Amino acid sequence: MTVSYAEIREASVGAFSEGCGTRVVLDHIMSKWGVLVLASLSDGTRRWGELRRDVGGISEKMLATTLRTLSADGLVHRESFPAVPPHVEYSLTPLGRDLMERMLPLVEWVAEHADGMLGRDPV
Amino acid sequence: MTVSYAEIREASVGAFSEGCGTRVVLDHIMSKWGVLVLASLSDGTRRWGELRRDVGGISEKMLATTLRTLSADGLVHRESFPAVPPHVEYSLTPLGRDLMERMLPLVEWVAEHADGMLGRDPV
DNA sequence: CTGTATCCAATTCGATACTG
DNA sequence: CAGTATCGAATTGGATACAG
Repeated sequence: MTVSYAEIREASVGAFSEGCGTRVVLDHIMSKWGVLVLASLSDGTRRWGELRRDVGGISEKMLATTLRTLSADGLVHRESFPAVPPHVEYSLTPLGRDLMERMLPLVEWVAEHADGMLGRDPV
Repeated sequence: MTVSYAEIREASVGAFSEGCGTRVVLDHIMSKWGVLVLASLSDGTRRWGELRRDVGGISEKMLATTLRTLSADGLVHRESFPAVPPHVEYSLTPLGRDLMERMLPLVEWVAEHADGMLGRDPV
């Protein structure tokens, strides 16, 4: 393991305490829908309707909430083109791309191992 | 970016659909408490009470639930030593250590960037 | 097309009390 | 020490309707 959890905690003093910034951001990006929206955007710019289809099962409410949160965190960029009908594009910011570089390997690992790990007895 | 989301989806057909194994496991390990429990265990074996203190703010109920889930997924190993008073140790399985190798870089990145990202306006 | 507003159901979660 | 059981509060989440 390259970096230990203890070293991470030491490096950023005060992190991981209740309600700290690190925990808040972790909750945003590791949330049920946050991961999937970020993953979808990591493939490129998406419109609202495309995201809605691409992230199967998400409701309009949760898509709106998730996009607002990730936007406020500076991970997602929203660009609206004045036109009728409206045209809005979502994409990752540089910060968001930096994040996904760390997150995609994890998602890949889960996709590879998930089916073997469910429903079996504790080791 | 080493691997694209599209490539991951292609490699594991059927993943990321509603209720699929990948999504279920993602929910377990990316959950509010799952991440913190796994991170704590990545530093080494912990007893129940140690986890309770180390993961500040977790209730007994959520600690129990989280440990059972991660255990059933084969990520956490539970070993109880017959003694009075009881002595139980939790640790990562090889699978769990493999997972944390991918997750810790992400956690480290968040700890480093979190404080700069909160409460600011959308980009 | 791109959302917002509202209501209601389901789930999560925490506090407390209690057991082996 | 290491949990389980139970209850109620709080949050999340989905369906629907509607607005710009």
